[in-house]
Amino acid sequence: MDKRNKVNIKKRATLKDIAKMLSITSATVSKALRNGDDISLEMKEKVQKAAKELSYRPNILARSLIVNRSKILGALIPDLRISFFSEAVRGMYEEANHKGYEILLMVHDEKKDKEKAKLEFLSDIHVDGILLNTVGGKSNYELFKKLSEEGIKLVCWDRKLDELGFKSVTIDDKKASYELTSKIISRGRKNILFLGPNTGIPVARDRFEGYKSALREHGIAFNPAFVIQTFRNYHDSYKKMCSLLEKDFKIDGLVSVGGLITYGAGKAILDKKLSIPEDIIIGEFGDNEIVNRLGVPFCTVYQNPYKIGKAAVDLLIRQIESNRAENNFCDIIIESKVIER
Amino acid sequence: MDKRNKVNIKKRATLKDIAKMLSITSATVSKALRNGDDISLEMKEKVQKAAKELSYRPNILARSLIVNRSKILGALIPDLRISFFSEAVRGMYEEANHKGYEILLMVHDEKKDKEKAKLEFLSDIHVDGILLNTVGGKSNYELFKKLSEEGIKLVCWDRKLDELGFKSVTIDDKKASYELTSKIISRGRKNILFLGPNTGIPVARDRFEGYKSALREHGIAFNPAFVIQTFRNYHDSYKKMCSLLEKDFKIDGLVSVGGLITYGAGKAILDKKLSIPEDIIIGEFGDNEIVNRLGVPFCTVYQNPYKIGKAAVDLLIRQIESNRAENNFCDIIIESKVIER
DNA sequence: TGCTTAAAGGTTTGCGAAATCCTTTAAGTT
DNA sequence: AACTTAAAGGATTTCGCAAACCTTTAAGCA
Repeated sequence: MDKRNKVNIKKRATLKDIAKMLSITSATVSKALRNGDDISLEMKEKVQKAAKELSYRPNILARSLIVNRSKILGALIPDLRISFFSEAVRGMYEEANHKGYEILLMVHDEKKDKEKAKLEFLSDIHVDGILLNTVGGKSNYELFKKLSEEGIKLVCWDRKLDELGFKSVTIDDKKASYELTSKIISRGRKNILFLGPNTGIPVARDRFEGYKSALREHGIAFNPAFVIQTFRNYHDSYKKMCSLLEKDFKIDGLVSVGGLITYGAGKAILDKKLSIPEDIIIGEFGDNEIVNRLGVPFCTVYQNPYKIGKAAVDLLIRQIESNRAENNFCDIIIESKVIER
Repeated sequence: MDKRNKVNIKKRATLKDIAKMLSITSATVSKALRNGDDISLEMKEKVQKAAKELSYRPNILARSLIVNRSKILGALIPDLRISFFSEAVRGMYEEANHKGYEILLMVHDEKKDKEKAKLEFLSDIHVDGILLNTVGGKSNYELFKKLSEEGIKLVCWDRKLDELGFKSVTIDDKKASYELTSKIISRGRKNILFLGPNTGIPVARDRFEGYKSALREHGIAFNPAFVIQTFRNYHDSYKKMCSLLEKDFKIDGLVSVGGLITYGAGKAILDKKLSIPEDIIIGEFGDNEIVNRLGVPFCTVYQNPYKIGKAAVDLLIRQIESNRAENNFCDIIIESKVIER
């Protein structure tokens, strides 16, 4: 009476269906569709016609079960609302699609356990490679290694992971940070805060180095009290900035490593009735839309996210498609520049 | 000598590996891990321990090959750089993850053939359902129907598709557009442009209706010359806006249906040395960051994208998990409000 | 004693595609 | 005529998992 609980599910056509239609075996159909060399031209044409008629599409799950190649990449990013990331993702999609790959986008939200879960999902689904923008910290190192051992290639972008030997695509963070800080100094500021995450990741370290060397070269003493360790979220940086401002330091500039952090700090400044850039000049990385929301001018490092995305995919696919264990791949540096908004 | 071209690929553990390790069959392992009721407690514990030891993870490709349920949803969006979409996506991920689903995000870039390709990919990968924000037009109707026939549930969000009977999650576009237009009128503007896409999709139609009814109620005659048909991209609206402004109409306000369109038009206005909002007041939908980039005040309809995303996922999963062909699902309206930035 | 029953496993089959290894047929060679 | 060879397909196995269907064992009961 009732056929299962589903109604009228038209199954997709399979190789077998085509085979039945033409009274041949599915093996022949498979070979014909993949242009195998032991199938006659007429047969190939007949099969193609039948396939079109049944609007056949291969089941990629079944396929990648045996070929162990999916032509799918995974991209792991921290937060979609940061324009740096969404622009980078755009570049990734374009490059990947151009090369016949599809991308699965995952967001880890700066949470380590989410990063883990998403990576495991990508592994479960057997992606060929992963574009990684890690949360940082070492807690997922084992997992990274495991993925790599499973044959999944990893490329880091924006945030490196050099201890594990994965190649990366980034800007020259030290240099960019030096230039950003210098720009603020050139506006006559001397008491410049550094805002960064406390996960000890290379990108923050490099930006910190650049900040310090700019101070040094301009004869400004580095003040450890002017470094705020912050998690990568809005609330934390807002809170910490507020409490700092209440202590009445004579801060007149700040360098922040990220978009949401900058936004939080900027909001705190404005809420404390200080003005930007008159009282405090803001500098950040990524030319992020969200900082625009403050409605005040700021300095920013334009990182060419689109280019970073494309380059990362290119590097990843090159690794995937180089059949043997070549290891002559290099880290890639994308040029950046400081601009004023 | 050389083992294939891959080096040291450690295969993932499978059910069989666990079975071998414990000298039982893989069926028993499978049942044990899924807490089957004909497996003893001790055996379940033994299996779980072994699974952990081998860090077993099920191959979801293989699984969904037979259960025909993947617990994966697809989300199709126009453009990641529009904050309305990225916020909505955020809501989707949260709701979906909360309910044990994963989301595959795809971008169609307002291109019909891309929409088609992405949908086919989602179908290939056997997602359980799709969150659709369509390009518009009827060219992919057959595909929508086919997906639906294959058993993939479809829910529209932001942009409806009512002729095909898919349920949707949107704001009340007519009302919101009425309010947005009225706000501009209340600022004393009478020559208000309408900027919308020419694909004849319901959302543009509704917003157009709201626009007209606001004019009508305020005793302003509708002028067909004040409607600009534009594709959904930056360049098209920029160009059309430029050429319109050169014709020296006395435009003093504009209502735009989308973020990139608004940005293009706004840029054109500023490039023509007109000022916003003094000369022309801008109103748009979506409270999009990109419009912020113009650096001028504007009116916008805040659509609660986060809520829309969550609601869409909720509706979709309800449809997926309602085993029989219930059709008592309703369109969902999310409240919106006009704000000034 | 003989039969039923349930608990706890094992066996088999099949999802869809592709790789590997056959088989058939006709043409070519000596 | 006897053998090789290549062209063109077919048959079988495999990927990892789960559903459907068996089998064994011991306890329960009249």
